[in-house]
Amino acid sequence: MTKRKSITLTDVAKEAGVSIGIASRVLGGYGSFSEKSRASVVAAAEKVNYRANGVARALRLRRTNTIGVLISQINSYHWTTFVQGVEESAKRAGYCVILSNTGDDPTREMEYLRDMRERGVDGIIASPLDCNLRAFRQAADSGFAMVTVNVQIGSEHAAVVMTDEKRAGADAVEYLNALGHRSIGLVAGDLELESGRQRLNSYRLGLDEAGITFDDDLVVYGNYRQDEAYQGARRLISLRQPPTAMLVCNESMTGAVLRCLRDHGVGIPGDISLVGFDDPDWAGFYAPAITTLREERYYMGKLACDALLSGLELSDPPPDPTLVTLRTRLVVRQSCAPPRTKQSLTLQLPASTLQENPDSAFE
Amino acid sequence: MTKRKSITLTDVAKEAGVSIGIASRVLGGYGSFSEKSRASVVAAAEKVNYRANGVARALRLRRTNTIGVLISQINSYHWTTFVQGVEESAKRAGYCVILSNTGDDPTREMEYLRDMRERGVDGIIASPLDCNLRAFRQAADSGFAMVTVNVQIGSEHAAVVMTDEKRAGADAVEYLNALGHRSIGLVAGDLELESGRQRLNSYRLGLDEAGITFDDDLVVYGNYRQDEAYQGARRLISLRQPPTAMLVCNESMTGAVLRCLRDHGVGIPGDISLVGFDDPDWAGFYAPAITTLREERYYMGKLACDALLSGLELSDPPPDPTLVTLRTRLVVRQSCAPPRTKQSLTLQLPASTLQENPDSAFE
DNA sequence: TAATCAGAATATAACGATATACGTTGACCG
DNA sequence: CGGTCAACGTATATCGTTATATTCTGATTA
Repeated sequence: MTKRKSITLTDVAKEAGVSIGIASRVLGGYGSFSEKSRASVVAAAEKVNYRANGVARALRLRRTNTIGVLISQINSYHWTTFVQGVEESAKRAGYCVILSNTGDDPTREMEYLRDMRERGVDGIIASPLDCNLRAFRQAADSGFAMVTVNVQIGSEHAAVVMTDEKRAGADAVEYLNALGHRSIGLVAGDLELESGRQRLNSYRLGLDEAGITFDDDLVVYGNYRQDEAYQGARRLISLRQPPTAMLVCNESMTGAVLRCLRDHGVGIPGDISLVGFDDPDWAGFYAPAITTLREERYYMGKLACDALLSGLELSDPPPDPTLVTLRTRLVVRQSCAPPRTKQSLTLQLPASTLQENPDSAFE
Repeated sequence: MTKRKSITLTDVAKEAGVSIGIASRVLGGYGSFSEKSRASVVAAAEKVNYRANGVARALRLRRTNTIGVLISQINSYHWTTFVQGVEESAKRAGYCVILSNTGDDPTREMEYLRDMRERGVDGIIASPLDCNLRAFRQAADSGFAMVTVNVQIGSEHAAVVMTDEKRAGADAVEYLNALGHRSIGLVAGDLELESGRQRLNSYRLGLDEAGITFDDDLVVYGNYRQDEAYQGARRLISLRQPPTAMLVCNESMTGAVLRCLRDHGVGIPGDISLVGFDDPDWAGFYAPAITTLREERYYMGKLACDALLSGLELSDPPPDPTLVTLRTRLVVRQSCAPPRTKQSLTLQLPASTLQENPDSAFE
């Protein structure tokens, strides 16, 4: 532990032969001072190798220039890309990012919320669990700056950044239906989480629009876990009438499903077509490349951070509750084809669909 | 910006009818106080909804309970897993993690180093670029707690956590050689970075041990970039005598190489065998599953954090410079086979090799 | 009863930077 | 030459905690 006496403004002022106030002004670049004192302060600071103490400054200014990010798993493509966006934006504005991952544990989430507040972060970006909504809402209402991601906590003080997943699954179903699929399986996520529910709902919406009746047997619940997704996929392919296409509700479950299909010799897209949520790097170079529903996570991170910071810089709370919604895009690659036994219908692809290969082939 | 007057210890003390000092002692659980005042302070704190001000505490204690992590790309499996390990360990000890990614930009790296110090983090975990070694060394020598990852800065005050990459590539070459490969290509990383050089050297070491003469034509320089790796792989497979196996020096380049092979109809392991560095999730479910050199990144993160914290908690610097070395393990999957044209030799696999499939099939 | 002593409570000095209120100084003008 | 005003400096309160030095209890003992 460093017990070494640190170099303070007082030292600089002494060295420069001016008062501490002047030194502060010069180094902080505010107020008025003569060229003479500017020069001597700068020289003195250089000479004694002065380094400002951010903690003292933070105490005085009641502002730490730090934002907290509470996410569930830093170790998922989904979130790392998001954090990268946040970090980029924060750094540009002179803010630092404190990271916490909760692992979807409500207790830890609450601990971290408290910890962040005690540490005096200027605001947080979070995606709170259902059971903690009230606490987050209270915090936001009590003036703690907050931006939520894919969750609405019902506070008019917190901005919200969302991917519009009301249509995401529907887009996928629409596409698969256009290819001729009428039996479309779903590997659902965790219904305890907002995103899990939305993705399921958007799948049902797509079925409705396509005039396909919902079949409970075609839905398995992977809970965003690889092991359960693997089992679920196995159940689907062992049905007497297996679906001709599958929709998988997140990236890591998609991995598990691919493993399952490979292990059981099920060809893609020959035997079954597959669409995954999220769009990790590997989706593009998998053989065959996987068609996915891409969320602009990096961009979401930037937006979330910008929303938070704009709220901080303004002296008044933002005029009205900000709500940014980003659409999910279907990125068409090679993992879908018309079902084996049926004749392919005339293709009528949805307008929002991205047809070209979005992955540069580096040539 | 919150201008609201915050609730301080003074308020608690007033409410409890005791002095501020007693309130501090009770809440901090140190010193001596009567049961009576304990009760009233606790009640008062509850009543006024007191929340300690971490900034003020940090100023007083000269300790922020925060560590900084400087990495190059948060958006890579490699590092996210590492950070997760750090975060887990830090949180357990009551520390927070401030994250910065430098994108391998020397200027940003220096800025972040300065910023971290000003913010008063108790220590940092970093993997500095060559050109900034001196600055980091100075910082460490001047008493700024530091743990470096895969880089030795030559300061006796900084602990070091390294993966032993002196043998990593050699293990892969040994394995491929045992399968009968004598022409092994390398997609090298960025030689400006320590890891890039080490990985190249370990490849050469492997060749030496196997009695294979180094052939410059079989080495392409991907610089850890996907586009260059793609081009490099294409160059390798267009050689008049293409290598029968390839070693790729990191995860993201492996993705690019796979894409290249797929685009050009080169089969794995039929046409070419492939070993990748790093062991991302998708390596396990790719078809075929990819044989990789796995580094225990999560564990490294934990170790780095523990080393840092142990240095902080002790009042004296650690007795001797800590150096933790972790071996890389070859995880054998399905991406390698004997070369097409030659007879397979009797297999003599290296001892350190992991033979069983380490990826649970979830069944 | 005065002296002693421990335990409990208080008052206050840090920690280091910022900003406000107040003095100086000197230039300029009537 | 006295007065005004701007430009510049200084001294100091403040942010909220912790820790030290000090005072104040009351109870026990010589």
